[in-house]
Amino acid sequence: MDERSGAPSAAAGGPISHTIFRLARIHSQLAGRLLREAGLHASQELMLMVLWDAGPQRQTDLGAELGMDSAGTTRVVHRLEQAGFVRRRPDPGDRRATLVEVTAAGESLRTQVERMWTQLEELTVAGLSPAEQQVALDTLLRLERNVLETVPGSRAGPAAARRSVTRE
Amino acid sequence: MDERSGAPSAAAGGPISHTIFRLARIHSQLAGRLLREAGLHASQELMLMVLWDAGPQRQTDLGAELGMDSAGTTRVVHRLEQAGFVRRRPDPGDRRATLVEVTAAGESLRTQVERMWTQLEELTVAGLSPAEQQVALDTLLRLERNVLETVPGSRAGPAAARRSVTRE
DNA sequence: CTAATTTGCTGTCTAGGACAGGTAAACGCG
DNA sequence: CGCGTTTACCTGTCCTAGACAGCAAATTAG
Repeated sequence: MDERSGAPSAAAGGPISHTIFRLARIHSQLAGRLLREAGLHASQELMLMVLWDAGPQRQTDLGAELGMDSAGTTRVVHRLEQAGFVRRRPDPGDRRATLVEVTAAGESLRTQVERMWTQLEELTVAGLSPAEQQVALDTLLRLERNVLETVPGSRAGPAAARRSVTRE
Repeated sequence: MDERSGAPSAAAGGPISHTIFRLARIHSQLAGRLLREAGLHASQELMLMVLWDAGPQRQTDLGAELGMDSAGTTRVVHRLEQAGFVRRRPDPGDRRATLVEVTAAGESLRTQVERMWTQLEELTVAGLSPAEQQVALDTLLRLERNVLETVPGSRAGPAAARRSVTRE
C-alpha cells in the first residue's frame, strides 16, 4: 500500500484539500465510533458541546452555530430531548422561541465525552512532540479560518453577535 | 480562555481532534457544495478517484480502499452505474466478483472534478505561503497516517479482521 | 390595524452507515 | 471426487442526516 500518503491524481491541484477530505472521513469515522459508545452522533455531540459552554440557547442560535438549517436543528434537538439529554422551555421574552438547555443526564455525559476527546487526541497525535502538536493546531486553525470565511451560514465570526443588534 | 477559534471546553483534552472535527464538517460542506455541481456526492467522488487512478477494481477492493462495508459499496457502485459513470463487468478470473470500471462519461467528469479541487484548494490555503502549505500538508498527512492506523476498516491493512460474529 | 419577518415544526427526497441475512462461486481437505 | 467453508456480492431494514418546500404562530414594522 504505497502511495497512501498522496492525493489521487485527479486531486493533484488540491493536495491539502484532498488530504483534509480524507482525514475528515477517517477521523470522523473514528470519532463516530467512540461517540457511539456514549450513544451520541456527531451533530448531537456538537450541539451538547455548545450547550455546555454557552448555556441555554434558542434553537435558531444553536442551528446557526452548528451550520444547520432549522429543520435539521429541530430534529437533533428532538432526538436529544427524547434521549433525555436536553429539555426545552419557552423563551420568556419571545413566545415563538424555545430555549434548549441541558438536563442533569446531559451534564453527566460530559465526563464521558471529555474522556472520548482525550482518547481520540491520543490516537490522533501519537508520536508528535508538543511543538509539533502546536504547529498542527495552528495549521488546522488557520485552515479552518479560511474555510469558515467562504462558507456562509457557518457560525460567521467572532463578533457576529447573533440577534439583538442584528436588526438592520 | 479559548476564543471562538478554539475547541469547546469539553474538548479541552482534544484540541487538535476537535479542530479536525470542525474543519472536517465545514470543509466537507464546502466540498459537497462544489461536488454537487458535478452531480456527485462525497463517496461517489472518492470512488471515482480510485477508479481513475487504479483502473478497474473489484467491489471488495474498492470498498476496502474507501473504508466502506460491502453493502455500502454495492449501493454507491449502483448509483454511479445508474448515473452512467461506471460500468460493471464480470471478473474473468473469478465469477463471484465484478469489476467496476469508469465509462467515457465518468472519464469526462475528471476535468470538472480537477477544477473543483483546484478551486477548493485556493479557498482552503488562501494566504499561506508555499512553505506554510508544505508544513500544512506534512502535518495533515502525519495525522492521517496516525488515524489510519487506528481505524481497522480503512485501507490500513487489507487483511484486517473484518469478521463479525453473526449471532451473538 | 395589516403586512412582512422570524421561529420552529413537518414532510419528502436522497445519501449513507451499521447490521442481518441470503445466493452463488471458489476453495480446501479428506 | 464430494462436502463444508470461505469469499464476493446483493437485499432489506433501521437509523442519522442534509437540502428543500411549505406551514402556523408570534413578533415587529409601517
